[in-house]
Amino acid sequence: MSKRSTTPNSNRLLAALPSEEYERLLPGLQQVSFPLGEVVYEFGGHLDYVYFPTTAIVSLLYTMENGSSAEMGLTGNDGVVGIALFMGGGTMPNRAVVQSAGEAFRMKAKLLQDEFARGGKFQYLLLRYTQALITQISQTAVCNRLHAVDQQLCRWLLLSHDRVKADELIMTQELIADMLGVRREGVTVAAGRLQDVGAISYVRGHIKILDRAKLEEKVCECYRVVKNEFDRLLGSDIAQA
Amino acid sequence: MSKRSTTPNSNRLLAALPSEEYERLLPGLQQVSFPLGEVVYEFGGHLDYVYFPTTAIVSLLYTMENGSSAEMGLTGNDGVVGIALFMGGGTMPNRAVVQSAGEAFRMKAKLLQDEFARGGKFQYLLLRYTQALITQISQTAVCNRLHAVDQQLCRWLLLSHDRVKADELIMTQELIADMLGVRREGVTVAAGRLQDVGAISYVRGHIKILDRAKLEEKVCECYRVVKNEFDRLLGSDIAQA
DNA sequence: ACTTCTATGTGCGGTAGGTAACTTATGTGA
DNA sequence: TCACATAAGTTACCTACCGCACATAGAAGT
Repeated sequence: MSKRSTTPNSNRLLAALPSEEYERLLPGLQQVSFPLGEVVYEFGGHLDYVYFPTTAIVSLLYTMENGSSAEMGLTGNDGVVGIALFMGGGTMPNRAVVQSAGEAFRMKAKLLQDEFARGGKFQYLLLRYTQALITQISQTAVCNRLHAVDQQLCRWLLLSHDRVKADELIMTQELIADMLGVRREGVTVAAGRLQDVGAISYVRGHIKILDRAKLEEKVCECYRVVKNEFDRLLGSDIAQA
Repeated sequence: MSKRSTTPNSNRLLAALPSEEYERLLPGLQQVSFPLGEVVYEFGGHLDYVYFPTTAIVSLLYTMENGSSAEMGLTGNDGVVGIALFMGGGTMPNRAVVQSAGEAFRMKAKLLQDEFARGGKFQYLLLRYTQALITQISQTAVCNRLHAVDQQLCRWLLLSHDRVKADELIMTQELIADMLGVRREGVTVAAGRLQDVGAISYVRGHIKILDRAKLEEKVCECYRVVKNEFDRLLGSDIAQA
């Protein structure tokens, strides 16, 4: 996992900033490498920085007292990790874990908060992203209640695929099970079915998306609701608003 | 359901405003009565007002294409309905339905946005509430995945009880089933068990909380996580921050 | 009182997913 | 190349919840 160099504008929030704000923030951004499994913050843990992923993907998940866990949302180069720093709470009652190794840019909490308080485009973008994240979490809630594991696996694969350039995900079934909040065996059979129809292939922690269309065909409506909301809130039009 | 008069400071967000801001907003607030079942906003629907409940409770829920539905969160006098208006998206991909009849104060979207843009205590409170709501939705997501209906019913009863003065909830099992995203029969048996141990009693849409301690004993950790986060973010200390 | 809703109770087969115990592959490093 | 760890596959059984059908019981109007 070599430290490939990325630029801050690989993150869509930073890229959408007017040049004046972008230039002002640039000196306050440092690139960091996130290895797989790194914990960005713990349950209730203090944060010194917010992180704008470029190639990394970070999962937000909750771990129960008995050790079982489930994901509520995930952030890639379309967002920011550490919303509690500008929402005012400082900490969140969940964990953020790197789900796909890669790069991110970090910004000191103080700088973030000062810039947020200016009320400019930066604040606008951060709040819109937060609303999109709320939709993602909400849809996870209803999907968890009403849909089958097969569909949720499709949703999860598509959400991850959207946030990774490549068609290959480095991810074991064990980890996916933790994200979806099901047993590893449940993932094995669901993934087996997807492999049988040629949608994906996988070996020992390497999942290849072979036929995205097949996944989109099988996935529940939840995926599209979230996708539409992200496009609406953070699509190409965010530049002019 | 007679229109009982309440004052804006029965809503905890409004009550926490410094007197200067409170006085400034007061002329822009009108009391409205919410009957049970009233739809505050529809999926993707435009909002002219935000609503600060005083005695009403509003559920946020999503309805699937096939008609099944599930709740992601609920708002009482501790919050505000219509966060999309200050988060920037304007609309949300869910519905808001009155779950318990009562009063609320509404504020024009424009006034809300202008006041929010000032960046004062009002903005501070709205963002903190939004973060608490995110926790509520997140915990609903993991609870839906990992816990049994019995526990979720306890959680739901406690969350509602916290937001209503009385020990009686006007609520049929059918409606509770829609909220929890389960069958009505599932609620019947779960509620029956709670009645057997003397925690609640109910007849035809009238649920009495007889022994709150029993509910708290049976409920999963999710309830307390949400409660702690609301207390932390919106507790008595919000006055001095 | 009688009908007619609406809310609740109950039983039964079906099924998705949980629990558990075990096997089979595919790395990886001594 | 052999040992060992990790990833994935398999099987058998169990339980919670669903879907459906139907029974009962308050409430509300005539």
